[in-house]
Amino acid sequence: MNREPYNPQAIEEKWRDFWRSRGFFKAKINDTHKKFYYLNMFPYPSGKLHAGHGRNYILGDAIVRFLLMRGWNVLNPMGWDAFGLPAENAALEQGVHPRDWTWQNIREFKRQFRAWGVEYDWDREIATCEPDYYKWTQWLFLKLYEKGLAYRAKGKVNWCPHCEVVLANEQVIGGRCWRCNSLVEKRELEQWYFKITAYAERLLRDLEKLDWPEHVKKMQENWIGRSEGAEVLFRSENGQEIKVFTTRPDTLWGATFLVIAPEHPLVERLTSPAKRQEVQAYREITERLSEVERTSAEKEKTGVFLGTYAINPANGERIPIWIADYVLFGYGTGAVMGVPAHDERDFLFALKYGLPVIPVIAHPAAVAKALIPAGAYRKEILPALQTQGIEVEEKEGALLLRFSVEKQQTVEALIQQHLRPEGWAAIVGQGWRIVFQEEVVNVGSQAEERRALAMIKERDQAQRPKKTIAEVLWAEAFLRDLLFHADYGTMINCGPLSGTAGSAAVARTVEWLERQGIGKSAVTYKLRDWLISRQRYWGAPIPIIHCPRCGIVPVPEKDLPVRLPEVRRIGKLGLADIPEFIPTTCPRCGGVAQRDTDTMDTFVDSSWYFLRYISPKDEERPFDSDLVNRWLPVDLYVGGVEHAILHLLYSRFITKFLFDLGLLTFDEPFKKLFTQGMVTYPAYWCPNHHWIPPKEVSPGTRCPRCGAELVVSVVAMSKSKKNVVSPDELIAQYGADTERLYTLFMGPPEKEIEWSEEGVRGCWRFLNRFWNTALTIIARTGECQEQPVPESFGPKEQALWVKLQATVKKVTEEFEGRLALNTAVAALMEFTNELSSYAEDPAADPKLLRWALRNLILLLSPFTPFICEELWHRLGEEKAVLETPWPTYDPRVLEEAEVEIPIQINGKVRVKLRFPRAKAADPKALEALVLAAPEVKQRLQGLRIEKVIAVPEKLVSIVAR
RNA sequence: GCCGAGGUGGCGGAAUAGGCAGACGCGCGGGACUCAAAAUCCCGUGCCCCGGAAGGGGCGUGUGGGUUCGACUCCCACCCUCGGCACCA
Repeated sequence: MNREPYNPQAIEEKWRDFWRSRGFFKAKINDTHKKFYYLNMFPYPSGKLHAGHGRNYILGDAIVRFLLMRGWNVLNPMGWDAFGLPAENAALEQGVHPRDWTWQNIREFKRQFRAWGVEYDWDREIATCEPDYYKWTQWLFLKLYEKGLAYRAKGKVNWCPHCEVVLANEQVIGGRCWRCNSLVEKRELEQWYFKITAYAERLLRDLEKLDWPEHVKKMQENWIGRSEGAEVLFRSENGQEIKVFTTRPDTLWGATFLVIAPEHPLVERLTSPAKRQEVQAYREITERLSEVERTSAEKEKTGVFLGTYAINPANGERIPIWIADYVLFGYGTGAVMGVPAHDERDFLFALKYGLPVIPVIAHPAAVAKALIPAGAYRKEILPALQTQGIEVEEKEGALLLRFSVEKQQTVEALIQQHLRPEGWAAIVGQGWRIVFQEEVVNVGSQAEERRALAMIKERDQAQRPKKTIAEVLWAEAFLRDLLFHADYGTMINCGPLSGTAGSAAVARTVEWLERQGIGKSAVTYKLRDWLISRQRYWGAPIPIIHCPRCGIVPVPEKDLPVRLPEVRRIGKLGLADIPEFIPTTCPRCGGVAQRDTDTMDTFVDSSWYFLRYISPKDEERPFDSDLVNRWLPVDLYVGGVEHAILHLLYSRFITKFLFDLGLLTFDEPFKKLFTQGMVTYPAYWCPNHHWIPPKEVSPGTRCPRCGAELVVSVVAMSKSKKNVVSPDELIAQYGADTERLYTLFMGPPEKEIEWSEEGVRGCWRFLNRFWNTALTIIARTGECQEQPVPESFGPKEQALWVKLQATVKKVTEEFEGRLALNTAVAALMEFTNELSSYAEDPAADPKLLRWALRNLILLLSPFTPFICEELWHRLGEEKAVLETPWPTYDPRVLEEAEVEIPIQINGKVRVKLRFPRAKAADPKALEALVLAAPEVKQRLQGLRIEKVIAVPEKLVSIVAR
């Protein structure tokens, strides 16, 4: 038969405007009876879309088409996160206005969406760079300011030298700029912040009620970083109060020094005159270090003694005060107590600077060790230890002992008994004990530590240079693993609290601190306030006026928006480079004043856009609260994981703030979140010509220009690495449906996956088969309009009928559940294959053929809408696909279908039998049927049946010997 | 280092309230069509062994143990990969 070939270019174009002109994607905004707010993260319009971007939009479009056919009133808007650096950089480099550059890209994006068949409710389009939008971003700022949640502060901020702009903490990834990967520096600047920390607890707690991927919630949880502990008040000898945060108040008795951050304001008052110069020098060095250099864990700890002392409030001991760069000013109170016996960093610091180590938590391991230096003991000790069953190792004359803690007293007594007068020995176990012939010194306080050290030095020349007992013990590698630990355990050397069990240690210490009035329980977060000032042009101007008389004055709401000045040329300093923008009059006193020249972080723009879609053109207010409260929270939000912290945390914060203002009745913006994975593709790097497009490389892996061997890496598609696959080319070659189908079929949508040319061809072949099968069926069943009659089915018809029900079930469930659409596509391919072979039978039932095809077209239409719409109309349907209800299935057909039951004999599948489902559902009946089956009887010949396990509808397992 | 996800054919991946491992697709092999190739269509395809064939047997989900009639799935220990955080007191 000479059939019309599948020609996507011819059919696709005709449907592109059909859906739009019919208004299928327009939400009925006032009818929220059966509403569904589906939202894709809006893009930053830069350049062109590539096949990797399709992962997000094609998935969304398929879901929305499904929902529409299911009868939902879907709100599915799209807009533009249109402020940002690339536009401004393009402006600086090419002299184009950022707005023109941005809108040029937006037009391109919209053209590509249309080509893909990805449709939105374009009446609701928004762009954050337009005054009618950023007016309300500024309004949001004013509201935050009014509530004391927007404030200006001087401080060390992250500065990207390449972008010449400050960055929020969330925008520094591993010490580098999130956009350009430059090393971030620290600068002291006065900047605007949003007080997101005021919402830390709620942002953490409410994660629980979100239907989000667990790993995203975990990331936010870690980012917020809640720590429970206590604040303890130390007092310096010159009367300064030093507040310290610790998660381990139970180790307070072991605090032998204090360390405060070099930038801590108390440093001035705590430095002794003699140390002033050294301290100043150290502070300057620290200041110059980048965040990465300073916080690299490998970096050796450094610090400087301030020359003054504080008192440990638990035991009254004098402890030195240090500054060190491992203590961060921005976390906790910027000061820590040094407990070297139970904190690794403190231990290394103490060892380096000769600060005493006092163990105050018993070692959780039930072993103890002892060191008896060479010449310190009489040799009768050896048999004595052996009778006690103590493990002894002799090393260069010294004895190294290992024993369980219960034997500690026995061992101690034995050692003491056999020690020479000038000898000494050390036992480390539950605590540290130094043994001499005349006494045993427990290292439980600084005084004891000093005394023990002095006594050792008196006896042992070699130990004279040592500064602490810890140093003496550390010298013997055998003892090291017991010298420091950070576990919970019984408190020792802790005065009134000694003996407290590890499980109660923290609570009891906090209680004790509160009773003594020197501390209280406290919670700290890693989350810092959100720095939102940007020294740029292409952003929403901060609506603030600086008046020499009135100080900081907010721009009155009626004067919003503060418009971006229209200028020809944009300078490197952003708004600060535009002299005519700055002067204004003070709204309070009417005098001469100056505008704030910072713009807001673009993440402020995107922290509320999902609200604006509801009433995008409202000139009176940012959003229509009444409608917003009916439509939100967003039912399903889809976007990339890269926003797991940044955008998603900021949006949650702003939503909670607007909730507190009484403008919203919900306090979480996104009920369900789905994060799609990136699409990767090989990228080729030439040492001479940088990134080479894959197309120019093949065959081989050499540079087409210089022949150099290329470095290949499979990485996310990106324009900068030139490894993008162009949708325009794919559509020209295979059509949009093929690209859509492959995008949804290539793997689970949440996983990162490599784009495959061969995979695309597979989908192209499938659509050809589908097309041919459909045309065959349409030709054969032209006149027939009746529904199939199951009563008339033969076995082949029945099998196809059952398969159809199963396919409808599978596809529907994937859309409504886990969104593993790759498996839905697989099911549709299976069904197409079966339908296609059934259609070859000249005796095939035309009613069934037609019905099966009709359903297949509907099921496939969210994936490949063009070919389906075309075939749908060729089938003679009057309405559009999107006006037709989604197919349903009859569960009874599936229930009544025959099932195949595998029969295991001694763990191996030996026979497979088919039974009606009703029979297989009853374990007793199933067992009887199986044992009666001749194939099974034959297998069991000569064997004695020991056990039969019949699992209804699944399998039968027979154990026989 | 800590937290999280994950290791299944030549490849992308199916199958987890414990029940036929490898759906679907790619690739590969064979065949048809063609002067030929491409495209398309049909058949086969986890690995190994016995057999001329029909057929039969063994091994297989990162490694080693365990629970069970039965383990990709549960438990213990370990190895590797990816992602996030990382001197956070």
